[in-house]
Amino acid sequence: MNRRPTLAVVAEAAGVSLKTASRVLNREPNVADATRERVLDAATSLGFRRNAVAADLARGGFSRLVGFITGDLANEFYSALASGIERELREHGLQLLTASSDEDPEREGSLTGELLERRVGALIVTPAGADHSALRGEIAAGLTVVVVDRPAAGMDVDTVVIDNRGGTRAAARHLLEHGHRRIAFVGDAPHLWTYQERSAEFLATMRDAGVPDAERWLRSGAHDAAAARDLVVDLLAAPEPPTAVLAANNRATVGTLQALRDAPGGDQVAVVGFDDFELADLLGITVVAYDAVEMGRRAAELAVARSADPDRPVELVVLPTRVVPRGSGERRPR
Amino acid sequence: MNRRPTLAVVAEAAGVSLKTASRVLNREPNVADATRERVLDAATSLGFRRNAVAADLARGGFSRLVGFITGDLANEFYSALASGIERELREHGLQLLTASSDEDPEREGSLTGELLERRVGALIVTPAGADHSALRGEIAAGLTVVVVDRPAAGMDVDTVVIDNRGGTRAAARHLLEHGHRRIAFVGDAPHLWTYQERSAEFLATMRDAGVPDAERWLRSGAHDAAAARDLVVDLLAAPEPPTAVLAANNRATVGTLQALRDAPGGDQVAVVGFDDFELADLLGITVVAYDAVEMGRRAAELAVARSADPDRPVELVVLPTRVVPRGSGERRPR
DNA sequence: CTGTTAGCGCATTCAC
DNA sequence: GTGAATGCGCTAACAG
Repeated sequence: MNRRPTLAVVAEAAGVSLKTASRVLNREPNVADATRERVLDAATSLGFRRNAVAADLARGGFSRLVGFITGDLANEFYSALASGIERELREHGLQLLTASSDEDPEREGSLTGELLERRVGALIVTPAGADHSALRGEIAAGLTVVVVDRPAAGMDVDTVVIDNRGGTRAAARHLLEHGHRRIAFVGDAPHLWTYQERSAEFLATMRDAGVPDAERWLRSGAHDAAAARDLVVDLLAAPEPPTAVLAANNRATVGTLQALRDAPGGDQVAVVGFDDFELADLLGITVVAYDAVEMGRRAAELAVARSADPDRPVELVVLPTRVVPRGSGERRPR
Repeated sequence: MNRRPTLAVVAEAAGVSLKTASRVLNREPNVADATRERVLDAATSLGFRRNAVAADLARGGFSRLVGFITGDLANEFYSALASGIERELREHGLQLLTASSDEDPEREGSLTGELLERRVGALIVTPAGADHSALRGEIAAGLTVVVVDRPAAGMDVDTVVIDNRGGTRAAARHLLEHGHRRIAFVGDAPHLWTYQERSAEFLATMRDAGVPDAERWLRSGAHDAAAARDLVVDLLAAPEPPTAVLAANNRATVGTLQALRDAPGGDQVAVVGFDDFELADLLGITVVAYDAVEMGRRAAELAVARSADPDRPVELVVLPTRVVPRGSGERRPR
């Protein structure tokens, strides 16, 4: 299969030593222009292509690859992350190796192993589980790890997250300022860090606003749109239905909108969604937005920086969020 | 940085030869259970991890990586492809190396080079340009290449596409059957193969239905939602505006919907979009749907099959499409 | 069942 | 400016 000419072959064709050919192809100085040209000619005419596998091995066994372990590449949030990571890595001549964990901690572990065998220079992870013992050992051994979206509990690593609390507070206040008191919070699985952050801040904001019993309208388990829809249907059927919904993520927003579409008077209910999405503008949905591509870019940046200087202080990057009013969050309660 | 124990160290710790240790860690037969256990113990206690870089080199210089060169990972269509590819590769113990070309042919060329240097076992590409001369040479040299979404003109390689003509015909007929004659077609850049296929079939279908001057409502250049919107705005302002729009891709659909939202009487215009999207259901948009994840999976499958048997006949996989009626395509002209 | 001998393709000393 | 020697970590024949 695909036997390519080696450096040695090129060197021989050019009538120079292996090392000289190597120098030319690595753009090293101290080569006569004439020799350089001869080597270059030989290389192109032979269709030479350096073998990065061998080069990396010779250089110390590390590849110029960076691994990214993510929940699900098909999810637009993760693919935005991947896109930002890839873009930044390329600036530094690094390549991106992706692997999907399907949010399964066990799978995350085995993928970590595979990427480590590939001798990635760094690992960027959106941690699925709470147990990071495997990673911890690798970090101690010198592996560069950067964590995105959710911090890895108890681990002292570079981290990139968004301002979940600030975003939630702003969203809740936005609804409060428009006169709402009975505000429902529809969130993801309770064990997720982002859920905990967002729900806690929601309750705190409500309490500060003088709405002490906000827990009554707090719901979790909206791991997909269908589940979210069911939650909202139930909320609306209750004796004291909410006049507004704060959907704590992308899928919760979709489910909420489905429920409101089908419910009588559903178009009277105010909605603010966490996470922006392409059609939010068209649908007139007010959201808490942030830049996922930038998140990925920053994570890659941190990975590069730490690889270059393992002793630099650990960084926590918190990206800002902002409320984008588009109509759905500005409806007043009747 | 991260100096790990080598096989030799493990072998010495276990009191066996390097080769025996290699056998154990590669799960080869012909090793006594006792020795096996000793080696395994040594490996785990030393935190050994095989070096895939070195292993691949020794095996012949090829890595167990498959490269995927795509337009833009942040685009949900491409990330769905990537997801399907990754899933299938993993079944075969292969890893996915992704690179975004931003639909730039030149960039596609340099990325191809980089991946080749990494000695990927196969390359999966959504071709950006029309010039595949670089790839052609590599294929002749034995590289496995699979092309997705658009065929590579004049190249005899495994290809996975959807039934663009069938989908377009079904969409056009759907509108015709609901009484429309003045149907606009809003498509992407004219140089794209998918545009050519879809627009040609659109015109043919219209002609077959006795609408000979369908070109009047044919538009191209909807490379993003904003451009598509402008096109539709113009169409609606014309003396004989269309009563229906066939949006030839995802972004064209979004732009069309934006234009219709803002136009008086826009809600009377029927719409069928090519490419399904998550909120199409909520918005009640009739679409031509197909399975992008499956597309990626099939592409990876072909890549694996050809790597195993370079002499197998070249395959063209055409995935089916289907019209999903959701309301917007069923409006009748006034 | 196990060990010995050679490389894989390249980069890195150090001489010349 | 240039080249010869040595090794990265592992696998692949062959012997024993």
